[in-house]
Amino acid sequence: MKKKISDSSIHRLSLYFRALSLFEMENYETVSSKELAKHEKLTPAQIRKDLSSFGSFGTRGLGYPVHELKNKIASILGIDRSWRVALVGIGNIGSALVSYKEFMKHGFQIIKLFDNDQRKIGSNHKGIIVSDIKNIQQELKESNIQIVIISVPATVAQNIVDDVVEAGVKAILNFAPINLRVPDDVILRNENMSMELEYLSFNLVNYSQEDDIEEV
Amino acid sequence: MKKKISDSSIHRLSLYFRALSLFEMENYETVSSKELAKHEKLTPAQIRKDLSSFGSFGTRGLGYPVHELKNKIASILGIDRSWRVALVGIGNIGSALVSYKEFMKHGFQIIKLFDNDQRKIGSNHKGIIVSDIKNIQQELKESNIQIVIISVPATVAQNIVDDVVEAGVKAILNFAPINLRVPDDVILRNENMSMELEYLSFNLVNYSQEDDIEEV
DNA sequence: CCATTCATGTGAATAGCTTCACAAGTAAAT
DNA sequence: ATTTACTTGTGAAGCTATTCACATGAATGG
Repeated sequence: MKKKISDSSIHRLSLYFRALSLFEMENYETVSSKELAKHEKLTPAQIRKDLSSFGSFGTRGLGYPVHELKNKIASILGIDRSWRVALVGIGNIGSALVSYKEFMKHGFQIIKLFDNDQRKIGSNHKGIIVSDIKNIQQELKESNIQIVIISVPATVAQNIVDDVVEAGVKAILNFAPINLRVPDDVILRNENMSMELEYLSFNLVNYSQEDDIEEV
Repeated sequence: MKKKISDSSIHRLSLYFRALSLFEMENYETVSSKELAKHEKLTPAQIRKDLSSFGSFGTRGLGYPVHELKNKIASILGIDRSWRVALVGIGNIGSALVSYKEFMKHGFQIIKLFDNDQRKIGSNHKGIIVSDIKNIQQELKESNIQIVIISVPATVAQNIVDDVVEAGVKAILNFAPINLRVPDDVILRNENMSMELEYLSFNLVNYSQEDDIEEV
């Protein structure tokens, strides 16, 4: 039975990958959990625990081999390959994501675009012709899409997700501010940008320096 | 002494607010923790615990008053007021965020834009003239900016953040894929969109249906 | 070759978060 | 007035995640 890896641990793997890429660029041969921890504001123990659930990659007294560990993490995260991604909804956010280089860098290739707006259908975005959303099921299948990014208004998101699921896609990244229903075998993640601003707002209101003085 | 509220709990408050807005639009007078839980795929107990750390808002046997609780949560999150936000970096992501209506809906008003590109400085985005990043410190102070959104390349992000901190801003939302250093009294949150795609990728590679069959 | 330093990997301990379970309160029906 | 059906708020229990602490191994310098 596979050990269940926690969500936070997976997210930290992304951080480790990013940090290792930097250390690699600076020609580090090895890096210790301590150095990595300092770089990503984590504890050395946590990094060792995280990594140890996938194997023993380090050398005692020396640390981890930068290049090798980076590749190993890429393989664990599945970003050592190319993913076929489609994006639905060519609005503000959608357009930005098509050109977002970080996605490409990590192997996420947006190769299909969909919209329901006649003015957008047929237009060219970064070399991709926008398809009519009416044909989404067929085209997702034809293009063998593995991941779909939803950047449509909340009101229409559920209908689109139902189609996407019906087309056999098993992974969805949702930017619409709504809680979508998907079957158990489909992985759905939400990207809610307001949420982080609200987190800031909460902290400004509740924990600003002035308030501390009043505490018991 | 104030009770420390966990990050996840704060994030869930955002979800509750969103859900309550919907229930309000559908003219619900009251809503139970059970209904809210179903709507947001959480447990009723968790919702009651979350809310109970801020007070007793419900009525036994009846549930929570939708409108009142929504307002109460808005006040807790600090989204019952208007926040003065500046955005630095008018690239793909930056441009999209300027027009992102969810921010405005929750009281986050982007009123200043900065860039270092001469072609962008002076141009008009949604009624805001882009300022030269050289003047950022002075202009942040003049406009009394409370929150800054960073959407510049990773390489220049730290320098900008240093300026922003120097200008007295206490809350920063960072879209650059890099770990930024800020003093303890500044709240920094990172929005890393690749991270969620990598989470999907990890799960596709490690927990897809096919693999389950091989488990012990 | 020995001492010293460094750093991993991991059980054990701790801390933090979520769920359970129930007393207590409310409303509605009879 | 009493019963029934609900639902909150919350200590206690259970579970998960993080940190501690140390045995173990590797490299370096004298």
